[in-house]
Order: sequence, then C-alpha cells, then structure tokens
Amino acid sequence: MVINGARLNISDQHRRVGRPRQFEEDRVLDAVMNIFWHQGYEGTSLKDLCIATGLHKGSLYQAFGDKHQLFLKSLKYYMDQSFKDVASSAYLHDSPMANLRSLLKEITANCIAGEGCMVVNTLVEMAPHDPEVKQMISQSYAMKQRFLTDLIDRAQRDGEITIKQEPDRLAAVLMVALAGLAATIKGFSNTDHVSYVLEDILNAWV
Amino acid sequence: MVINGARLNISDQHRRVGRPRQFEEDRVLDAVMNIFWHQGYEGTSLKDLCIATGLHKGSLYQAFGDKHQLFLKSLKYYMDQSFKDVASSAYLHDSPMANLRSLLKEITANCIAGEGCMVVNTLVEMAPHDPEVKQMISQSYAMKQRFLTDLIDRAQRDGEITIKQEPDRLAAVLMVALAGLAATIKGFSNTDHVSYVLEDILNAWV
DNA sequence: TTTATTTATGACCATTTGGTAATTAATAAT
DNA sequence: ATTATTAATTACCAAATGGTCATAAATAAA
Repeated sequence: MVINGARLNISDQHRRVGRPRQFEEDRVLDAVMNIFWHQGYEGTSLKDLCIATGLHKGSLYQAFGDKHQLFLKSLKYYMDQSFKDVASSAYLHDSPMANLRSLLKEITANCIAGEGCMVVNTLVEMAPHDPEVKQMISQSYAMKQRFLTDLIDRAQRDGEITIKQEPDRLAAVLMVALAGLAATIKGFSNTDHVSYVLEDILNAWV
Repeated sequence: MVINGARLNISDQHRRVGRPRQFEEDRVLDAVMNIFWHQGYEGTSLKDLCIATGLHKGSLYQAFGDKHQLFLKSLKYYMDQSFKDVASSAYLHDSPMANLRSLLKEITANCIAGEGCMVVNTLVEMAPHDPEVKQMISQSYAMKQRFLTDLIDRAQRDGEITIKQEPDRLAAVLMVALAGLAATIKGFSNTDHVSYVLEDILNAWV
C-alpha cells in the first residue's frame, strides 16, 4: 500500500530522506585510489585525500569510515577495475597461447603506464602487518593464479606449451614475474629493459 | 715530531678528542636497518628508532643526520651486508650453472627468512619520488644484473644453458623474478608455492 | 509550513611527528 | 688543574596527524 509505494520510490530514483550527496561515490574512490596507489598508505595524509577529492574530511569519514576503511575500499575498487580492464585481453583469440600472450602484454603495458601496481605496492607495504589487507590480496591472488593456470593448462593440451611442468607451477612463475615487473618498473625511467621479461619467460616454454 | 706522535695515537686506538661514543656505529645501523626493513620509511618514527637502538634522538641526529640520511645509510648497510652474505654462494662449484643455482637458492632462502628484501621494499615505497634512493638502487641493480649476466654467459658457453637468448635479457628475467619473489613472499604465511619459482625458471633454460 | 533526516562545513582536540637547542658528562690536550 | 672538544641527555617547539563534534544546509515526509 502506502508503505510499498514509498519503497518503490526509493529504488526508483535512489532518493533517500535527508540532504542528498553532492559527490559520486565512484569518482571519489577513483581519486582516493590514485593517491594511495602512488603515495602508499602511510605516505598519504587525510589532507592529501581531501585535496584530491575536494571533500572535507568530515564527509570522507561519514561516507567511507576512517582512513583504513577508506583505503580498503579504494583497494577493492582498484582490484575490480584493473581486473575488468585486463581480463578481456584473454578472450581475443582462439588459441590459448595467443590469449596468454596478449593478456601478459596488456598487463605489462598497464603496469608501465600506471608506474606500478597498487596491489603490489600494498602487498609490500602492508600485508605483513595488516590481516585485512593480507586476506583481500591473497584472495585476489588465488583467483588470478587460477585464471593463468587454466590458460596454461589449455595451451599445454594444445601443444602450444611444450615444457613439462605442472600448470599451477608455471602460473606461479608468471604471478611472481608480474609482481616483480610492478616493483622493478618503479626504479627505472627507461622501461625497455624490463618490458620483454614476460615474453622471454613464455618463449622459454614453447 | 710531537704532531706526528699524536697522529699515530689517533690511528692506533681510534681515540679522538672529546667524550667517546658509547655505541658501535654498525650495531646501531643494524638495528635501524631492521626497523626500516620491516616497517618502511614512512611507517617508522624516530621513536621506533630510538627504542630499537636504545639511543636518544639527539644522538641519532648528531651521529647520522636526519631521518632521511639515516635511512640512506641503513640502506647502504643492508646492500653491502646482503651482497656479502650471498655472493659467496656463486663460487662454490666449478660449473657456472651449479653456481647460478646455488646463488639463486641462497637468495631465495634469505628472502624467505627475512620476510622480504629491504631493497625491493624501498624500491616500491620510495624510488619514484626519491632521487637519492632511486640512484642507489639502480646502481646496485646494474651491478647485480652484470653479476648474473656473467654467470649466464659462462653457463651458455659451457652448454649448460641451451636456450637461445641474450645473457643480459635472461639476467633481466632473473632480476625481475627475484624482485617478484621478495614482494610475493610478504603475502603468504606458507611460502612453499613460491620457493620453486627461480628453479622452475632455470629449468626452462636447460 | 513544520519536522525528521541526512549531508556539508568548520571549529576543535589530543597525540605524534621530525627536528632543535641548552645543559651536563666524559675524555684529550695544555 | 684547567680548557677544549665531543657525546649524552633533557627540555622544548611548531607543524602535522588522524579523528570528533556541533552547527548549518538541504531535502523528503508529515
């Protein structure tokens, strides 16, 4: 009746009672993510976040919780975004090996363009002493490794990868190499030396 | 004469005029290094350093300069120590490949034991916005890569590595994999998955 | 129009931060 | 014994930190 009618309105226009938000949550998360990504958690102050988002810290707290919660949300946002951006490169071709190559090429390019990877940064800075971070990362790590394992397994069955080694161990090699890429990139202005590494690893497997 | 006699005393017992130091510089650097290593630069406060060293901050400043200078000195200390600890593993055998294997095995073991590598941590946290750090690291990076290139080159000439690829590109693969190892380790309580990575890379080359 | 509810703003706060300076203590040179 | 020099200790400081709270503003419901 009246109650149901009211509820319909809520889902209709996302209008809630009270003063409406003056910012888009995702736009703010994007800005926050970028700051944490390039400055790290300890290297970022609330002031930095306020400047980057244009919000006052009171608003940040009300909307996202304290600095740590805000960080976790921006990390989640990064993980979702970056996986979406990259995963499609693994479905372009018919051959598993070609898909693997284009996936790794895309990740490498993104990594260079973004001057590193927020997950690797966070892994290094926070994982050892932050259980929540550790769990988030190892979950996404396992998912990505399964993704690679599956591709490798199919490439082996098709005879595109000839090396005799378990697919999940080969996937572990790629995962480690990708993390190394993200770390190494941060020390070089010229990234030529390092951009062939994933190719070279794959080339040793054919 | 008298002046020369005095100078001899100085080099004799390291005695300088004024109140003598009550700490060994290396012992302090070791403690500082350990804190920075496991907490990062921004994650470490002067208070942390004072507690770890038993010194007051006035003494730290007088002896080593400000926080940043102290960090650079502890990083240098880490680099020297860790290279010394590890390099000898590359001269145990006659075969270059056996030396390469034992070197990588030793580095892997050290990396696991130390829960990561201070250089990789620093690379990720500071290199992009700290020119001094960047230069120190890329210098030691180049040196280590030459070290590996040399081993690989000899292993290729001896026919122990059969893959056809430039030695310095293979060395780049190892460098990236080692950095990745140091980063990845920080996310896992169980390091089994990751301890075979360097072996598996080498095995693909034979 | 009034009220309830949510958001935005700015003032406020205790604590911590990196860093300095004055004072005291210990040694070598005179 | 006195003096110069260096180190250890303590007190001190301004600025920044993460975080809270009271108030004002904007909207929906009554």
